[in-house]
Amino acid sequence: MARTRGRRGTEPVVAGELQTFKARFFRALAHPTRIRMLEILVRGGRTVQELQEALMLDQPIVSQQLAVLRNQGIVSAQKKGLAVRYTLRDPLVGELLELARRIFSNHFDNTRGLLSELRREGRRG
Amino acid sequence: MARTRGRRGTEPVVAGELQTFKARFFRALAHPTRIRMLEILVRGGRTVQELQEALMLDQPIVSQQLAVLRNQGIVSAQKKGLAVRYTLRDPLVGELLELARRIFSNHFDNTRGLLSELRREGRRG
DNA sequence: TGATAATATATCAACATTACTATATTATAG
DNA sequence: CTATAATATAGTAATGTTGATATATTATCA
Repeated sequence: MARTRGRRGTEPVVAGELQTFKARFFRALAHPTRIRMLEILVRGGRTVQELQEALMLDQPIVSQQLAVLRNQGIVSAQKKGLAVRYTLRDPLVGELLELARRIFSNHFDNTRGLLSELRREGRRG
Repeated sequence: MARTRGRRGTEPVVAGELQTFKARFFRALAHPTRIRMLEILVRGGRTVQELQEALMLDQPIVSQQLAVLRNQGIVSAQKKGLAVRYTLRDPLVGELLELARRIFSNHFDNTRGLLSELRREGRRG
């Protein structure tokens, strides 16, 4: 028995604080919409409206997902009049996404049509 | 109204297949125990028992978390008699964790004692 | 001031994840 | 075969996440 009894739920008792932070960071990336957002923001800041149009999503959804990224310090928000412009806080996040892309590319290396889509993504910047 | 009505739940309707795969990958990393496992596996394959001892967790927990990583193709399992040895499928996952570490290092750059822990991690291999 | 535009947040139901326990599977040894 | 060891999985209750809707906040303009 290596852990406290009588517990339930989703977050471990032990497992260093640091890994918990890392896990929260990855969890913030763990959503298709947020990944799409980041892939756009890598190319430069965008207002909520611009993201909303690019993603074809309702406004509250966009704000909610941006809030997740904001709470993890992945993006930051600057008010510009009525609009709010979001930007990546660290360009390394872009590298992270690119590295993840390479991992998929390896993994799916001869699987389905997903490969061709990955390749296409790789060619454009 | 940019999306189908009458839906509920957790996965978006639109958002390309590819981003969904990427999200699943990140979700597999999004747990403190699994991160600790990967940080060990980066240094070489381990049996379930070895991981269990290193992490001080009950056996079913270890197997469950390994199953999550296995289902995403992040690790693979080889039977060796009674034991099962798990290994990283792609060394790039190690690079991904290291890149994530650098992002935290930037982010927490003058925050709490977490920073010193990150620095220490960075020094050893 | 009031009206409007852009964004944010609260609430809630559907669904997903998790730790725990008990049990199943698989392989080896006797 | 039976017993045992190592690992995997099923079931379940607690908790977390999400999309939709409604409403709140904030800034601009008339």
